[in-house]
This record gives sequence, C-alpha cells and structure tokens, in this order.
Amino acid sequence: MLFLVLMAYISAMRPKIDPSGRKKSSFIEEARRRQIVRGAITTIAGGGLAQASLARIADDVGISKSVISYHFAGKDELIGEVINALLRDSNVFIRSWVDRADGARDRLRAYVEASFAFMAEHRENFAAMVDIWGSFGTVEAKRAFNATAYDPCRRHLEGILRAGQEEGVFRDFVPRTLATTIQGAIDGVMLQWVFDEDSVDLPGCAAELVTMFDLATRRLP
Amino acid sequence: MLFLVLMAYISAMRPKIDPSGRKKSSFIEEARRRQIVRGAITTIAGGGLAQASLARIADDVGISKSVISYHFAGKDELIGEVINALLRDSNVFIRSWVDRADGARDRLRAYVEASFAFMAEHRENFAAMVDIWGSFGTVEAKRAFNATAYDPCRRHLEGILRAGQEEGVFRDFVPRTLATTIQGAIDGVMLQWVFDEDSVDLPGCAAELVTMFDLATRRLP
Amino acid sequence: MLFLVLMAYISAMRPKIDPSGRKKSSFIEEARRRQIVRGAITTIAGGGLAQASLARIADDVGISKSVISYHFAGKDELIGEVINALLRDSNVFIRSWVDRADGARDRLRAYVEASFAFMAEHRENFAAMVDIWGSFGTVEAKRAFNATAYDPCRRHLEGILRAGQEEGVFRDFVPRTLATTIQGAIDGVMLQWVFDEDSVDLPGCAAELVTMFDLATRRLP
Amino acid sequence: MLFLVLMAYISAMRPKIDPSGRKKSSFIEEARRRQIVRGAITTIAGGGLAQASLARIADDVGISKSVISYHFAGKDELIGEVINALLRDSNVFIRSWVDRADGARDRLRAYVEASFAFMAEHRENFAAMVDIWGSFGTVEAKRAFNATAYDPCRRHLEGILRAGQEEGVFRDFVPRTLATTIQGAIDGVMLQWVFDEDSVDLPGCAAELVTMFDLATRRLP
DNA sequence: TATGAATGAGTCTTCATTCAT
DNA sequence: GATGAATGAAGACTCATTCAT
Repeated sequence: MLFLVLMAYISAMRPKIDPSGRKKSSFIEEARRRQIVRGAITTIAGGGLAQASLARIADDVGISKSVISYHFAGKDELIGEVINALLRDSNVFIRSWVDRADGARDRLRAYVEASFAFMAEHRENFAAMVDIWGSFGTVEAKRAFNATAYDPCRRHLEGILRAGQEEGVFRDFVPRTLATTIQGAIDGVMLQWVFDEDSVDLPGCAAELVTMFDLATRRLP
Repeated sequence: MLFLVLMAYISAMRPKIDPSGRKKSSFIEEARRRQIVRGAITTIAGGGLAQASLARIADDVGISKSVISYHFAGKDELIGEVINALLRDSNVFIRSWVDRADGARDRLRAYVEASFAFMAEHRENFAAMVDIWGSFGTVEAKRAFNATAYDPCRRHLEGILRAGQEEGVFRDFVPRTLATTIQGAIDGVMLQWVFDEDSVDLPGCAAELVTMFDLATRRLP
Repeated sequence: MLFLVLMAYISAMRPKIDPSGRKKSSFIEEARRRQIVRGAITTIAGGGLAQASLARIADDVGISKSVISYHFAGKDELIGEVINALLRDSNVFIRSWVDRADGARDRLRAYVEASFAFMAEHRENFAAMVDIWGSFGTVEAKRAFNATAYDPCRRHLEGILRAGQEEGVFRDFVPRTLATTIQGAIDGVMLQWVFDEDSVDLPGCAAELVTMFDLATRRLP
Repeated sequence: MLFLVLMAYISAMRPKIDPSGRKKSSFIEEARRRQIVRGAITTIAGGGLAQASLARIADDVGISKSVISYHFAGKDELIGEVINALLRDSNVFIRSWVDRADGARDRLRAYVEASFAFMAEHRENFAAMVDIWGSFGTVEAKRAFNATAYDPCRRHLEGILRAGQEEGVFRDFVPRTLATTIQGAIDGVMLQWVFDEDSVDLPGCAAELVTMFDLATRRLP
C-alpha cells in the first residue's frame, strides 16, 4: 500500500463541496461516498483494520464490492477519507466548544472537556483511529499523519496557552511543550478507554485532567 | 487470526526458562527465538505490522522463511512473543528505577522519568507497539491487551499514589483515576513522538510532566 | 480440513436449482461451477486426490486458480460438490433403470445390470470416487460418507429384496445383510476394474453376478 | 511423489530377511523398521493418509522425525513397506487357513471365512488400505497395485474354483471371472464395514456370502 | 451508475528432505 | 544410530483491482 499517496491525499484535505465543481460531485455521488466512509469506520472499529477488507466493508454497508472501487480510486483513498472524516468531525466539535469560552483559563478547560465529551459520544471513531495508527508504516507516512492530526491540535492548544501567559494568568512554561503534554494526556486516556471501556472512568479522568491542568498552569504566587 | 488464542498465550506470560524443562529449550533454540523476535520488532517498527509478513521478517533477519515456522507455532505465537518482549523490557526497567527511589513523591517522579528514559533509548519498541495496537480487532482481544499491558502499570502507579496519600504528602483524589491519567499522559506524549520524533521535545515533556504531576498532586495548603 | 463441515454440506444435498433463489445463481455461475466440478473429477481420476491441487485442477480446466476460489468457498466445498455429483448421477441412472423393471426378480437383475452399465460408461467417475475414499480421515467423516453414499443404495436394494420375499419369489434371508452383500459385490468388482481395467472382464462379471444372485436368492424347493 | 518408484519397490517384494545380507540388516534395524511401519499403519488408519505426515507418524511412535528418514529412503519406501505388510499379513493368514481345508467346496468356504476372520481382527489394516488406495494416482501405479494386491488373490481363488470344476463339484463358469466376483464381494463388504462398522453385520455377511457362493457354484442337477 | 466475474500478487502454513553434530 | 536445525517447494486462501456488461 502506498501510504505516501494516501497521505498526500489527506494533506490535500479536499473540501467536501469544491467550489469549482472539479468533479461531477453529484448529490448521489457524495451521499454514496459518505455512506461508504461511515460504513468503513464501523467495520474498522468493529474488527480492526486488518479485517476490514473491501469485501467486508461492502458487505456491512450492504452494497456490492465494486461500488467502492467505483467511487474511490482505491483502498488508500477510502482510508484517507476515513481519516479525514475522523479528524474533521473531532476538530470541528472541539473548536466550536472552545470558541464559546472566555479567557485562557476557561478555554483550556473547554478544550479538555470538549475532547472528552466528543470521545464519549463517538467511541467508534476512536477505536477506528487506533486501529489505523498501525497502518502508517513508513517514516514519511507517520510524519504526514503527525502533521495532519497532531499539529493542528497542538497549535490550537499552544495558542490558548500562549494567550494565557500574555494575559498573565498562566505561569512560565514552554507553550509548545505543554501543549504536547496536554494533548498527550487526553489521547493517552482515550487509548486506555478504547482498549477497555469498563476499566476507565472517563468523566472522572476528564475532571482530574481539568483540575490537574488548572493546578499545573496556575501562576505561582 | 485467532487473537484470543494469542492473548491467552500472552496472558500466560510463559517464563523464558521453564523450570520443568517442558521442552528441550536448547540454547540455540532460545537464541534463535530471541533473534527472530528482535528482528520482528525492527521490521514492524520500520514498516508497520501489515507489511511485516513472515517473508519480510525472515528477509530482514537474514534467514529462511521456514526457520520462523520451525521455531514458532505460527505468526500468532511470534507476535505474542513480540508483545511479551515489549512489555517485559519496559516494565522491568521502570520497576527497577522506581524501587531505587524513596518516598511517594520521589517514586512518582521516578516512574515518569524512567518511562521517558526507556522510551528515549527504545524508540523502535514503541513504534512497534503502536503498530500492533491496531491488530486487536475483537473486543475480547482489546480487553485482554488492556489487562496485560495497562492494568499492571496502573496498579503500580496506583500503589505509589495511595502510599503518598497515606503518607500525607498527596492531596485528595481517586488514586485509580489519577493513575489512568498519568499513564495516559506518558503514553500520549510517546504516541506523538513515535509519529514524528522531531516534533516532540521529549526531555522537555518529561520535565513538564514531572513538574505538572508534582504541582497537581501536592497537598493543598 | 474440516470434513465434518464438508459432509454436512454433502448431506444437505443442495438442489442445483434452488427455488427460493437463495443466491443469484446466475446461469453463468452454475455453468462455471459445473465446469469446475467436472474438471476436478477428471483431474482426480487422472492423478489421485492428493495431486489434485487447486492449481492443477485450474490448469486442467484452463482457468485461473482464483476462479475456483471465486466460485467455491474452498476446496472442501468443491470436493463436496464432486462427491455430490458422483453419487447423484449414479443413483439417478440406476433408479430409472430399476423402475422400468417388473417384479422383484427382474428389479434385482436391473439393479445389478444398471450398476455395471453406468460403470462401464463412467470409469472416470469411479476412479475419482476411489481416490476420494481415502480422504475421509476421521471416523465421523467416514460415517457421514457411509450415510450419504451407502445407506441409500442399501435401502433401495433392501426394498427390492423384501418385496421379493413378500411376493414369495425369494428364499428366506435377512434383507439388509444380503443388500450389503450385493452392493459389496458390485463395488468390489468395480474396485478391481478401476485399478486395472484390462484385468477385469466387466460384462462377464456382471453376467456372473446376475446369475449368482438369481441362483442364490431363488426360493429353495 | 514418484509412485512408480514406490510400486517398483512393492513389486520387488523384498523378502524380510534377505539371504545375501544385502544390507547390514542388524536386528535393531529391522525392529525399528517394523515399529515404524506398524506406527504408520495406525496413524493412517486413524486420520487418513493425507494427515499422516512423517512428523505425525514419528510423534505417534514416539520417536524423532529424522529417525524415519534414517531408516527409510523416503516416504515412498515407508508407504511401500506399509502396503507390503498389509498384503503379506492378510495373504499368509488366508493361505494357511485354506490349506487346512479338504476339497474345493470346503476350500472356497475357508477362503471366504478366513478373509472375514482376518478382517474382523485387523480393522485398522483395512482402514489404512482404503486410505492408501487413493494415493495411486497414475495408471501405472494403479496397475502395479492391482498386480501386487489383487492378482495373487484371484489366482488363488481361481485355482480353487478350477479344481472344483475338475473334481466335478462346481458348475460351469469362467473361473477367472468368478474369482474376480468373489474377491469383489469380500472387498466390497469390507469397504462398507470400514466406513461404518456399526452399519454392517460382518458375521452375517460372511455367512450369507458362504451360503451364496455355495448355492451359486453348485453343479446344477 | 452499478456489478458479477476474473485474476495475479502475496499470505501463512505444512511437509519431506538434507545436513552437521 | 540418532536428532535438532534448516530449507525450498508447494499448498490453500485472501484481497485489491480491473473489465465487460
């Protein structure tokens, strides 16, 4: 599998409705694509990426195998769209939540809470995400995924943190490093929760992280 | 692939040197097994689990494909041993480091520092681990992995935290939840670092986490 | 190989044209299946079941190896269909011949003659059958084959013999035992003929058996 | 597998103790060979020839796999010896039983009774034999097996029948054809019995065959 | 737009055989 | 005599993809 191709595709972040009408992009076309992408996520979440052959996905969706081939250039493009969808949905949700908060302290709290709120409602998405991580075989693919998935999050967080420092409500730290740490904490808890949802008290962890980051970013007196 | 079988195998945690002499377990036999396991880790880390066919592993190790089949019952057993090795090495290292520390506060710091120290020296291991995560397709397999991989870590951390509360140096919190959170933070940072080592300041994050946990667990005045 | 599965399949005796339209069962689909089954019989008859790999069968038929995988769930299903075809053809022929005879004595003669007539025209079928016999490794598989292959024949014969006793034209004997014996005699001659067609005078044996059974079932004066 | 080689080997019918001392043929050598041959028969009878890999046979016997390779030129020679052993034992037994009878009528009865008596005591042998039949892929191999296995039996029977005709106790028939038929009847019953021993009344069939052949060979008045 | 059919590359696995000890 | 180790050939099977309809 040429994940370079795949990642190039992801990076392009093709907007859903391209203004130029690049393709036919008929309504039915887009509906089918979304249906297939959604089905792929479910299949991947349910049995792992390795078991998610086109045949199985098609079967789960209830369509013929070749329909997928017709609507997607190949499996790489499909998985690319899946990743796209997973990242997009999550990012959109978190951003909208954060935008509603005032002040760096509240925005940080909002970021964490939104992350966990979205998680709780879309376990399937994250199960699929974890399954897909292992597919980024090459160094380039991994790096590309990092640029697409992690960097936007880190930049978002970094902005909040830096603003807080400028506002004078946060102590001294390297914003970028703390952003990495915070995002890491969120993802790490998510990871355990994906592996066994019963073993993790998700709301408890969310609250604990909020408390912790509040305590840990507070300006030292 | 019957990962239940695999995970049962993992859970058994077959000690390397079985005292009963169940099999011959000749010296050369064990050496080969170790060589192959190590090679598999490298191959997986380098190209992803999906690309790590027995053929490629054998090729990387420089042996014939059937040598693997000779020394392992199948790919499942091999991957089982790989997981085993990954978990074992990490746990042994961290525990030995923690044991050398005095007091809950220092032990917590030691836990975090050891985790990052081991990481820094064994990036390949963690790349392989992330690749393997996606293989646990079924719910049972995921749960089994959780029990094998995460639970021991959480229990270890939980012990440290609870002791600290009893010593009176830690504030009030749910030890289990905080343990999940701390382990999550470590793993989440590791994850980003695996995806792009240049984008993460590993020592910086380690220091930040140590600081954060110190600030966040401190008994409030 | 799970011959239990296979035999379950055989026992089901799936009718060629399923009325419910369970699957599409398109014309071309059925044609291909029949082509492959026929080719498999030839290949098996020609070189033994052990040598009848999917590759060789495909080669003999003149198609790609994966075409077989496409039309059959696996080798087990293919061999199942082969057995099915072998038994079906033979049974249909014999029954139609017997049905045209009047009276128990003539029906018995018809049974023997039909068996040999069919044999003579379909040596390949019986060569394949003999080759397949050795594949029923487990006791269960053997028993299942017995139930599918031998029992119907014995019951058919048994019915003829019992009717003859009731008609008063046959002497006293255990119908079931004699049925086993008669069927055995037919198959045993067939066996030698399969191993070396030149060493067996098939029509002579047929005539001899007819005579023998006539003499041996005659009501003693 | 070169069954030509195998059959050539069988045909040679290597006497157990070769007078010329062709090989070392030490005592231990012969004992091992017999042990392995016996084990092979059991393994074949238990799971079919296809499952009877050298590894499994060795395992069942409780020796290392390479011991077989050491004592036999290859699997072909082993199977050759197995067939040899199967045929030899049976023939020796039947001949000795027949030799004890007086007169053609009694000798024929003895032949049938001996065949069934040996069968009843050595079901494993015949199960193995049936399994092996399918291995004779080529026409030459089948023919060779016919020459080795069937021809001696038919000649033996033929002799008895012809003598009976000369004595004037048997009616007119082609001895060779009737011999084929009688041997066929015995083997055919055996076959059903191998497939499901519970579905065949072996003593009943033996008695029925004795009666039948007596009635059917009797000189017509 | 949809799909049944076909296919070649690649996967794991089994196996008989060879060889050094 | 015996055997652990190694190996290449061959097996069944899966899969993404292509193509004609």
